[in-house]
Amino acid sequence: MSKTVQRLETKESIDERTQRVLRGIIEGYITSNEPVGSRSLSKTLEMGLSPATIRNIMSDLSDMGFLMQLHTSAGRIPTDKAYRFYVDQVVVANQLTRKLQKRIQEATQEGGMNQVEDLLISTTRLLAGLTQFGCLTSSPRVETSILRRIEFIRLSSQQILVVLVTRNGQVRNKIIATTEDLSQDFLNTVSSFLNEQFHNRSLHEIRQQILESMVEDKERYDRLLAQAVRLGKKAFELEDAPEVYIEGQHNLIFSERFRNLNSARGLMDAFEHKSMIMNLLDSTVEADGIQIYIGIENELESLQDCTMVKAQYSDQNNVLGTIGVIGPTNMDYQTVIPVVDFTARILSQTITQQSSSCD
Amino acid sequence: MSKTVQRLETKESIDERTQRVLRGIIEGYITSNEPVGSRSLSKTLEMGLSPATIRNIMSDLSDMGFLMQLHTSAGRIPTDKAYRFYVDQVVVANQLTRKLQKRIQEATQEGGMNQVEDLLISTTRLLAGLTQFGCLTSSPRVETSILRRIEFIRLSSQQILVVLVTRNGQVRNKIIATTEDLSQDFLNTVSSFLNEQFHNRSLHEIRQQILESMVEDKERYDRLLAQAVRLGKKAFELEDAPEVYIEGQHNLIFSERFRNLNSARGLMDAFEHKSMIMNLLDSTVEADGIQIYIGIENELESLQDCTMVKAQYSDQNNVLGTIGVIGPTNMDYQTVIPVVDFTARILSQTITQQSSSCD
DNA sequence: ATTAGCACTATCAGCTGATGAGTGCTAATA
DNA sequence: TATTAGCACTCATCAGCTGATAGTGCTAAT
Repeated sequence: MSKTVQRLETKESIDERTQRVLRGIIEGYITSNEPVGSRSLSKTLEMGLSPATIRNIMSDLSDMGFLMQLHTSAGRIPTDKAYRFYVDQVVVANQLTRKLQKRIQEATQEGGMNQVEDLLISTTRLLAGLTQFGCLTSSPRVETSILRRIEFIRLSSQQILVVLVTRNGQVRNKIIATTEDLSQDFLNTVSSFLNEQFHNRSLHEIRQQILESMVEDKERYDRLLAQAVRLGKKAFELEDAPEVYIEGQHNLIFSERFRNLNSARGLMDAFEHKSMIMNLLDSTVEADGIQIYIGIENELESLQDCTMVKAQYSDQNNVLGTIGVIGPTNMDYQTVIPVVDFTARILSQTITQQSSSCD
Repeated sequence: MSKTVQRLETKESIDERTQRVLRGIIEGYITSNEPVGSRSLSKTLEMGLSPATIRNIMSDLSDMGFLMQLHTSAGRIPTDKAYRFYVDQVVVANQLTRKLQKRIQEATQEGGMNQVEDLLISTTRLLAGLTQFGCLTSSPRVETSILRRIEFIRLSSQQILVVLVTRNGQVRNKIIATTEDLSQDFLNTVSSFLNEQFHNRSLHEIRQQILESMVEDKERYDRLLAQAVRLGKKAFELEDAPEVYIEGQHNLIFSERFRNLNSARGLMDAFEHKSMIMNLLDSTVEADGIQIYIGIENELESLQDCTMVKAQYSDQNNVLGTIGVIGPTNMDYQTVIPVVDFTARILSQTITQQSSSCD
């Protein structure tokens, strides 16, 4: 658990030819998933370099920490540092094929998606399918969502259903218990009071304000107001349920690219604890754009054989959540990165449309 | 896909001593997960039989189809037929330890469970934890649930939120689109009309009746009624979302008892298709009590190396759904069966309490 | 600076024989 | 007649050996 490692740096300047060799090794390993040796590389590179020369360069790269061998007399494989170099220097804004773009767009615009949750689930599944990796998505934090509507429905003399709709279309239900028997008429009055009072405020704000109201001199309130505040308090005491959608776990487990099942097991265990995953997704360092954590750059130990590629999605005002994939460090960055990026953009776009379609 | 196999029969009458040997082999294999040979069995059985005698008996049992060998010169392992015999003849209503009983009861009675879904999820998780197998639960079919309350909430000029509460405490939300702008007052009238009309009827019935109303002479309706029927139709057109909760998948994958990863892979694939699982759970042959499908008794091919133990849960009137575990055929039936049984009972009990607590 | 050549090394597949657990059969036994 | 001891046999597994292969590092020649 070294919190110091945040991002591998590449200070050394490497000359052009060496870079091309390194790149060749990385891409070779990405496509074949086999250690690459000097002879085969000499052929594929087509730079007119003999295997011996390649070996010398490889030796240098090993010294610099870009390559390693699983054992002597095996080919070399890239280190995390090499992938970092690759991602930073080589993979620049590759364009997605039109075909893929269309596929993503269509999948997110399928009918019946008016509930944000459905949209998130299907997007997560889509990304898992496209990349063949595990895919995680964190749902918008209810905390920071904007209230669009709150309603109380009397179920019985002791039970009231609270329905809470946020601006971006999330609907939360909660059944709360009451000691007093409250009529539906009364509840309607309370609802409309709260709606008027708190329309377009974030749930966080609202909760704060309610708490403040309660410490104020209670005598100033009439019975209605007091009840309203009391009900409101209960209603907004939402469990901070960290919703995370996970799809494609089996991709991780049965992936050929994971040499050791142990790390897969660790991942599965991690997936059981959704709050852990939540932290993973939402601990965001840089503001926007795509974020990539390669191998040991991941804080979570069981992730240190993996690469996580994630991007935030948002509506017109705020960042709402994160969507990301987890795969082997030798994933095909050239396509995975733009796929995640594009998916997040489309997701943002769709949600923005939805939340602006209200009055 | 032989739909003929429903349940393995044991017509032959086996004499007492042979039964004891068979039982010894089954239990030996269950505890050790190793083929059991004549010599070790001779010791553990303590019946004063020599290995040679045991071998003769084993040979007979093999002929009868109760035992098989993975290869010559390995011990014998029970066939599905043997487990069927074991479950039918030997495992009779074993009592759960008080300790386990308490643990199950406590887990289902944890606070904050007023929503049925939470209860189901936590029960599923509990059972997966207790048995260390995969656990599946189907949620009550909305189809057959009894309507407790329906409410419309105006979100915008084109969007209305439908909130639907069933008698057993399930809450469903659905956002429907409208062409006309309907006021909240109007929606309230519609709600109360529908509530009055359809209180305590099953959603299925209601839908039927609404459809009938629509084909009747429309002239007889005033505008309100027509709107009400139209909204009602949309509201009750719930996607037949088969909710299934799955927990403990990783138990299956990493289980030592699964010799071949392939079957685990098949299972994972099956789990991806929730509707498949739904059928699996709800295709019920016998009325009540616990049901056990051993190996090839399972229709689903990828399940044919597994045993599924499932039981239905219900409220005071109707069967609501099924809860079950999937594990290796050589699971410890003596404890798994009563655990599933007891859990289903407790689940029924808890839900019954909840749904009877309304007016 | 590059490369050809050579010695070295680790892995892998295939073969070997030894070991051990377990069986089936038969003849002796109670 | 049912049981058992004894024996030959089978098969899976394992350690040890083999040669082939694919890779490296180093050095000397170009």
